[in-house]
Amino acid sequence: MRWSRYYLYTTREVPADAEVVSHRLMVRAGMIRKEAAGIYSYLPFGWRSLRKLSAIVRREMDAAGAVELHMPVVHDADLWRESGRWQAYGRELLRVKDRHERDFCLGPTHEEVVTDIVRRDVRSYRQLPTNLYQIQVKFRDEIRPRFGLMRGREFIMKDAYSFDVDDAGLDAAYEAMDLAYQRIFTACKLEFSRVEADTGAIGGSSSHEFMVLAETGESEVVSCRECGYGANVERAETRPLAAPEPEEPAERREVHTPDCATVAEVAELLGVGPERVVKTLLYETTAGPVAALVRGDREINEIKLANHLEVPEVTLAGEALVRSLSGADVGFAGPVGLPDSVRLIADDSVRGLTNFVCGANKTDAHLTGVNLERDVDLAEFTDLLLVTGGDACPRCGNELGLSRGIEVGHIFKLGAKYSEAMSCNYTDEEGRERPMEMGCYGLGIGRTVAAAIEQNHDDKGIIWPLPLAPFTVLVLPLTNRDESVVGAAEGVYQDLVARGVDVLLDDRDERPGVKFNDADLIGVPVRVVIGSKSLADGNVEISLRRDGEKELVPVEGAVERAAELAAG
RNA sequence: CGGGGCGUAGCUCAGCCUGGUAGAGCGCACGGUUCGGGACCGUGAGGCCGGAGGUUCAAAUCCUCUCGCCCCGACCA
Repeated sequence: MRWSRYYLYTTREVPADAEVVSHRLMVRAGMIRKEAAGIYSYLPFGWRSLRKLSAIVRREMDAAGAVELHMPVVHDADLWRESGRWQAYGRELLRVKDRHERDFCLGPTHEEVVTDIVRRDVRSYRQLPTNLYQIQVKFRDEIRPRFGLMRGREFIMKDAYSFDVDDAGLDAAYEAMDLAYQRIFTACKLEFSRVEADTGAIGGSSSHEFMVLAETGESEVVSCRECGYGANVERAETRPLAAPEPEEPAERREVHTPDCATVAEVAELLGVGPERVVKTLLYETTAGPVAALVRGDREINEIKLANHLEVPEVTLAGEALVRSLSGADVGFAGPVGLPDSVRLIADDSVRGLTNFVCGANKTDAHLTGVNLERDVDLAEFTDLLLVTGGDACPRCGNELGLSRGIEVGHIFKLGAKYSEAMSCNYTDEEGRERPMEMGCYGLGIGRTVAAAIEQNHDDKGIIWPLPLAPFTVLVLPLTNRDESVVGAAEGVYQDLVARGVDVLLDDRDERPGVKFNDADLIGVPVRVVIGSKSLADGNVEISLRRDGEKELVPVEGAVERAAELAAG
């Protein structure tokens, strides 16, 4: 491709709304253009990268036995009513009406459509298993789109859906996808982590996320160096915490703790460690008010709490509700003497604590010497702990590390949730009708490209990993005025084209400084610089964007060398 | 949806407080000089000051409403 004939316009100005590097660089490098909040055009240079990724994804999906199809963006509301998600999905589902006032929505995901397809075609166990995938635009009317392609409203995603006769089949399908994902991200040369994930609203039994590790990631994950355990903090577990020394039960008494609304303040005033304080958090849930107890030095994992309660979400109670439930200002709630209407659930970290401190349900007062068994009628213990770095690995006990990641892939076992709701059944060997066991496997295409940039850049621009680079070689003649330079560049360019290398020739009539800076910005991995001086000695300069180290190569050998570097 | 901020040239922004001829840098066009890390000089084009209403002799500027965008909190590939 000749730059002068291509459509690639870089910019020096950084867009005002770009917060993270990948967004900034994608805009500056002429890869994307915002059309509306969370909605982007993929400009030619950016689109090439997405296509490179898509090709890798297709290759691995096909190899794993999945079959590509293409489903609509606009979905009939009836399908969504059938699965129950027309109601359940919330405002993220963009609903539209056609000219006949019929309800439709823009597909945020395709379980309904794919299930509808399969139930019409597949009748017998003989036709299973099957796994269908597509690479398609999806739309989720995100509350707050941000970070460019990382969290758009319209985005491109690969999603696969597996259909099996039973759990064992589903397990096999899941494992095949799991492996395919690992192969995909490895092939992209991305540093990623595969972690256990919460299944969330989609439901199902098992779920893993694939995280590209990056500072700007929106997810937190813990991982164990020793045994390879990794989990999203939403889901992560740990071993029982080391409990403070037990003491002989002391007398319970109320102490005056003015303005001590946080554990740290109370602990300091009373001269005890925060691990001897119990924190009581009041939540508002669709299942009624709940008080969640956790040791004072730790935090509640609200996802675990919601899962335990089997509700979609929990919300921390507001001031007014706290006052009406506990009879005190925020910060003084405690398990002793709460109204019966409040369901009391304690994290395991509270179990066995002796003589602890907690709120007295009275403003400016706490209780000391509290002992659960004696003072509280409490039966419900469970794991509500928000695991963090430094906690013990639940498998091997070693210390867990904490890092941030960009969720680029998420695989789920759905089970029969959709197949039952939508009668996606097959007939088994005995002639019985059964719902299919489903799995779904998502991979964010645009997000993965953004993540690749997030992970591979410097202060001058993008440093493409070879497999995702829009072009692998940039031929850069330093001037258009020196016939020999132009001729040599043309020669190298055409030979590389003939070899099938993705090569970009910067034939623009620009000053060298402009070309160099653009070259750094767009990050093409291999650079062939052709200038009058070195060419006078019969040489060209070849360098890698990654390290910038220049290597003088005779013109005749340039194509060979560049092609070799471009091949990895 | 709550809290905060911003809409002025293609882009990044000043001007608004204190009303009176709409500005800068970059980019773009033309001429010239330059040419191995975002050159320089000269000339020029380019604006419904987000939209609607109001106050005023006069509104980018003050007031009201509206639309859009961005940032901080609850979602997810």
